[in-house]
Amino acid sequence: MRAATLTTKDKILQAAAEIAMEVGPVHLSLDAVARRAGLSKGGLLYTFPTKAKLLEALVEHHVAEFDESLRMQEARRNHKVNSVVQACIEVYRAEFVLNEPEPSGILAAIANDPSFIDPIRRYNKQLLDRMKENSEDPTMALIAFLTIEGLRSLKLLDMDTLTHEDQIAAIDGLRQLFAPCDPDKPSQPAGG
Amino acid sequence: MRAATLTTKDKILQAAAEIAMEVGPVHLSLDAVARRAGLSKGGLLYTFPTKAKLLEALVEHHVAEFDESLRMQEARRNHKVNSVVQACIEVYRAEFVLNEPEPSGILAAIANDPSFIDPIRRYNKQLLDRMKENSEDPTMALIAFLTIEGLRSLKLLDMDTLTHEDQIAAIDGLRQLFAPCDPDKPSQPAGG
DNA sequence: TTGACTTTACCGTCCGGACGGTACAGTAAA
DNA sequence: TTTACTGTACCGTCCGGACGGTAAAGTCAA
Repeated sequence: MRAATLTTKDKILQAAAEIAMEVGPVHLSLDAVARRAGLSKGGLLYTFPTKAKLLEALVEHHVAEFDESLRMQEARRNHKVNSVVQACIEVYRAEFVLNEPEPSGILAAIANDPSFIDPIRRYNKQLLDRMKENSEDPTMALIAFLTIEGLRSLKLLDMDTLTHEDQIAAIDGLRQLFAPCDPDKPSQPAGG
Repeated sequence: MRAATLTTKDKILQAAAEIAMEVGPVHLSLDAVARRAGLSKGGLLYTFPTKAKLLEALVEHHVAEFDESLRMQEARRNHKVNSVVQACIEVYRAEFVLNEPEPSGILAAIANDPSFIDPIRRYNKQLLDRMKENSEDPTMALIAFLTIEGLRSLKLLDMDTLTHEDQIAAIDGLRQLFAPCDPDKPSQPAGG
């Protein structure tokens, strides 16, 4: 039970994601994961008894991390108008700045079994509902959601379509569209 | 040399994409593709000598189809401002209405070898450049590109996050943002 | 129009290797 | 003594791909 350093589980998850990104999810083998994570195959199978459990953990881990970040961002905004959209933008921005190489583990999971995406499906549906409810313009909330989804998919697929500057511009553009006090949209007082 | 009916190649490509979506790209086997396409494995390997060639064709086919649709839409717009963005929106809208199950073949390709995405990478980079050049507001072009990319990624991953109505709303929202004569944006005459 | 040959478009079988998973004996720290 | 592994050996299955064969369609000289 390591506390401060990286858990064995985390090391395995990270290794799996890295390998998937490098050689493609199809060629993600338990042998390779064990090797990169610095343990034996026996040790890997001790931690994750099947490959499916590993992939499941990969997805769960991803959703849990996002949700945690989102809740932290939302907590600062007390359910004000557009706060969910704004929080999403900031979470993406943060994970973009940190530039974690994790998400492609999800591709590996989906590639093995499309139903592994179900938790993300459910999560995103709820998130979108909350974004729409909390927004002054549901259609713009949709566009914001899709823009972020676009950014994340480019990362997921390791696409360098947008330069670093483009990405910053896109995020800043979104931020302005959903800024707390927007002079173009006098539908709400938007105090604070 | 079949003329009117579906080519053997097309049948194979379609079969491969379908299987990939159903069982996951990892479990996309040549046997299964051959079976679904209605020929033997030998016949399949006659048409595509290796699995890699099949996957490559899957990606190429996808890019080519998109490019053809895009050029047709662009041709109607004579390089007017925002015409590239508008054309993109219409192409997405058309393929959304038709609802082709094809794109997940791309996932299969990437899952086998991430470098198979390179043609798409290159294509999208050029496309984005053209969108920015042709747009009055490069940042809004970025957001449009990403929104469409978001829609496509949801389809790629077979996510039903957006309802049919949501998707229509999103497309119509985009359309309005980049409409030929937009009263909120008096930067160009935008005749026609 | 017929026979000889070529090309196209497959079929069916087989093989080597990779991979997921099992089994089990050992070990070092807590 | 339990926890958390290491390391090795192995099994069964699946899969990509090579290969030999073949039936039908097309080509072309006589």
